Amino acid sequence: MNIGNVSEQSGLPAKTIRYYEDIGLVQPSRRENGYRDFAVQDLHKLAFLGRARSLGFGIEECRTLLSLYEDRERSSADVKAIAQSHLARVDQKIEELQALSATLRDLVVRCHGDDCPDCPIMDDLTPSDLAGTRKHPAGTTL
Amino acid sequence: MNIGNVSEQSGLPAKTIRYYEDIGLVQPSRRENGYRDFAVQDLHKLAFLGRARSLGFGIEECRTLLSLYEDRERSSADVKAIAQSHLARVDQKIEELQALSATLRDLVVRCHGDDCPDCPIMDDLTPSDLAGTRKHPAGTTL
DNA sequence: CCTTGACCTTCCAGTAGGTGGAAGGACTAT
DNA sequence: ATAGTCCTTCCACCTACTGGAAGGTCAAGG
Repeated sequence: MNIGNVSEQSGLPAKTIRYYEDIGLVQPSRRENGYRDFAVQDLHKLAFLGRARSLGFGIEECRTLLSLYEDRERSSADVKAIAQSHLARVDQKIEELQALSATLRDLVVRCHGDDCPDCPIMDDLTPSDLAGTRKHPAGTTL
Repeated sequence: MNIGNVSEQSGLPAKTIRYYEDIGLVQPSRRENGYRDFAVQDLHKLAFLGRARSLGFGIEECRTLLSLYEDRERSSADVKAIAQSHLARVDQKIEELQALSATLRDLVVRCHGDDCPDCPIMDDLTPSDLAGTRKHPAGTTL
């Protein structure tokens, strides 16, 4: 199977598929003309990778998941551990962004948004006293 | 003022300050020995940038904010517009991550996490029918 | 005067995960 | 023969830095 075909079937851009070969996630064989020749198993791997990436797993996690995917003796505990740690990272990121959102929302609400230069957003960004008491006490920012 | 001093006062690593000079966010003068010589205004700019970056504004947004910071004739509406569009992006990202979190949480909860290879997480990742009906209908993933 | 150590300089490379584009070979249809 | 599409490799670019090497500068101590 040619790369264009695999790209269409897996939903991954051909560029991405070549990149995945580059970093060793798939090893398609080559025809005499130099074209990559993908087996059905390669297609499955690539679709698997596409789904795993869409769930936000990193490339190295995908590599591990892929080896578990091909391991009939795997324990689901190994898979679950990876997913759990990924989930924890996602939730951590959500919390950070929510704190950010709250700060930004407050600033935006308080800003009149008119022709005057007075602006609470700018006031927040403006350094007031670099050596003394902080405007933003420790722990406010993430 | 030397870069080490500015780094300490602004809280930004010296590397980052040099980088900001590279991309034109600050233009410190040079001494005869080649050392950068930062004015107090440069220090203020850098502290401003540090705070803006900690609020998640991108470098190009920071560049615009910095020009507004130095513009006494600015209208707060311009500042607000930038903050609002940034806030919208943050909130968009939060929604994506929340959808992701929900999916992952569901998979993690349903996975026994034992020595058996049976695993709902793997089932989700495993491509079932590449040409036919999708396991994950359009719109499920972000 | 010399050395040590802290500080400064530039430049190159790498991070994550690709994406865009150029230059050129291969295949298919007319 | 040629046009058009597909394939190949390679190099550069994206964000926003960060690490490290090689080397110049400065202040203090012996």
